[in-house]
Amino acid sequence: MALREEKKLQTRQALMDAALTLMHEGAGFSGLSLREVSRQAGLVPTGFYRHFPDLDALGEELAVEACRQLRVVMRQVRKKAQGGAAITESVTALVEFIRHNPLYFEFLARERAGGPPKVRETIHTQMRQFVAELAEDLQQWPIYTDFPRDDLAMLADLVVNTVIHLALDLLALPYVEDDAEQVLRTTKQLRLIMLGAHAWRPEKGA
Amino acid sequence: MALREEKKLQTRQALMDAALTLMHEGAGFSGLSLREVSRQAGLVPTGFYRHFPDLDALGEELAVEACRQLRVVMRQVRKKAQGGAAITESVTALVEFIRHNPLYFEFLARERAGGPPKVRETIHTQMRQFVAELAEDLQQWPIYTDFPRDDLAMLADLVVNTVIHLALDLLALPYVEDDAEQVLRTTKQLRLIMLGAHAWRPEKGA
DNA sequence: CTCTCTAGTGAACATCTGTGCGCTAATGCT
DNA sequence: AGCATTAGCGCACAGATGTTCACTAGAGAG
Repeated sequence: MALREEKKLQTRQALMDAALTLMHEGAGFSGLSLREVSRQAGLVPTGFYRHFPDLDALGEELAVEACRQLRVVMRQVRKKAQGGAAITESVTALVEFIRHNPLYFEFLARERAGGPPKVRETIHTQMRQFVAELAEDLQQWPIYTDFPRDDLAMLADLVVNTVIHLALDLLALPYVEDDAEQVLRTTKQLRLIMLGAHAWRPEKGA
Repeated sequence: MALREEKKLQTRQALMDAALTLMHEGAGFSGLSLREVSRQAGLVPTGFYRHFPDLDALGEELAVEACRQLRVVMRQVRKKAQGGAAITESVTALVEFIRHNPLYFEFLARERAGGPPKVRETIHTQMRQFVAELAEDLQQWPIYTDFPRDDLAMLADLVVNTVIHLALDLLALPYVEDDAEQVLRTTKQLRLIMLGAHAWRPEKGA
């Protein structure tokens, strides 16, 4: 019961890759068709049903996988940021990662707002969780220990959103163009945010 | 030659409204079909071609119209913000406007990242222009007169992005739910950004 | 009033879509 | 070795889609 299941997982992955590829060079997920995806994966249309009951099911699976990947990046970036300031290094690590696995990130960036409701919901809840994790992480820092939990969440949300904006810009570029401008902009923005956080007086915020 | 043209513009608008309505309660723009849109507009499929050569042409038109509306909001908000701090008032004005014309904003928010390339491009360039305008506006303020132009653009980009994030969240909510949390979050974020801008040392940013 | 123009109609087409049903062949279990 | 399971195939069908073509009716211009 190993060869069998492995083969199945393999074509399942082929279907997901096919969907990502087609999405990349065309309209978003809503523009896909079951037949098109199956064809691209080298599979007959009816074979699709052996793996997903629906195209939307494929979409959800893509969403959770994309979030899983993003979680990996965040962990990696956070580990880098543990040392101290190192905003620049964190950002470049993120850029590196995005550049090497662009398809899942493109899915995330595009379908977060544009996709089917179920996909949007999945991504949304995952994002909130990421924000919560980052907030908890920030609380460990000596500077933020006296921040109220709400304000930490607010700060984390701002950071995550800024970073996602960078990701979106990078993916919009024709892939080899000049990153430097966008990266520098985001780095500055994060630095400015940290300055703001430093000057923040919690009691005045509420 | 007045009644004629007016009627034409009227059904043209009907087509655009039909597209927005269908997008709202379904997949994004890519999920639309020419027949579906025409039907919703009370028009026979072939009649569509009297107004647009293509569905994508409709999409582009929607994009420019949505940007036009956004420009109206920005002007209004900026006028409110002219007086002084008043971040809260600016944000509530924006929320008010979004709540009253949700469809075009939903289009903007969803298709900015997920739409067809041409639509994305249109929105993207418009956004850059908005950011440039806001940057120029900020330069008039006494606090920012000594900011380098690049840093002003960076700051404006951060503000616009934060506000768009709010818009996206508001549109994702089931329309009557509690705004307050999101609005408060954004208000705080903008305030924090302003604190950061206050503490910003341009020469250190580069 | 007459002539022209055109927004909207209706039928027709080739093509694509999602999905159901029966089959085959190879894997996994006993 | 023999039987059960199932990933993938092929066919079929009804429905939807984009686009064409000839048409009608009503507005605008002379």
